[in-house]
Amino acid sequence: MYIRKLYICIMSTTNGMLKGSLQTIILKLLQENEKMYGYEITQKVKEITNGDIKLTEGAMYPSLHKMEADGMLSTSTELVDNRVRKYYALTKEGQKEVENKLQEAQSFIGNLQLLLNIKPKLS
Amino acid sequence: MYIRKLYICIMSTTNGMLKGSLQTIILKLLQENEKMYGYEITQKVKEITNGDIKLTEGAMYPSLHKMEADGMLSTSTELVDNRVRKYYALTKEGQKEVENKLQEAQSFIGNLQLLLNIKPKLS
DNA sequence: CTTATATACATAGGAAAATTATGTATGTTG
DNA sequence: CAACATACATAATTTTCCTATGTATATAAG
Repeated sequence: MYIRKLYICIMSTTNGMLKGSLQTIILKLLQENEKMYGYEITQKVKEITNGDIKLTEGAMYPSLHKMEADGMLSTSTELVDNRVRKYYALTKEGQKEVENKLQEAQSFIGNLQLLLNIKPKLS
Repeated sequence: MYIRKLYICIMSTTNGMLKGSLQTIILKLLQENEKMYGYEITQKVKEITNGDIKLTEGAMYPSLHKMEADGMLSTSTELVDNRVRKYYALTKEGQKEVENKLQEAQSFIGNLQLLLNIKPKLS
């Protein structure tokens, strides 16, 4: 008996939580880039954060699917180098949602900075 | 049959997610205040954030219990006005944890600001 | 030719964190 | 005595994410 192929999967597992901001991050990238596909998003996030944040596929793809189901994203597929790419783009509803999410995120960050004393309280 | 007391509970439910930073917030307050009790913490958070963030008890108490079980907090009870107060204070392990959590939070906020373009990228 | 790595998608199972919704009880104010 | 603030607690559920898989092609290294 032969073992023709032995797949060994070693995950880097350096992940440190997205804290509820995954949707906001994806939506913001799509606001700036018109259309993106999943793998591209993971690379962009890695690039911008200097490798600090690695989107796991298990987190990102379900999130994309959900936002599509919720009417915030639309999709189109292309075949590149014999590989399928699924592009995501903001719908009109999605464009409104980005603004809401961004405001919410800013408010949250501001409050967090106050609470953690990272930024000095004015008072 | 009498109904002696009818309790109607109306929650404000204006809550907008703590996004995984509840522990950090509590630990930071305890770093600054030596010892605090649950209700006091909710009031302090409300005060600092101008009412933006309201800690729900259902989130806070289990969080306090967990951190105590994990050895980060110690407790002592006092009786004030016939009401029990349960004070929480940082253990030595807790004091170390605050620093870790604060650094983690700063890194997270920084990355989020980069990704959401709230703070301009230097590059 | 075979292995490793990068590209590219997807889903199932489970853990963690927070919300919602309760429950108990006392003190104060109108 | 009703309403509100003070003060604790927990059960049930939902959301969100991570871990661990699975499939498949292209390319570079050995």
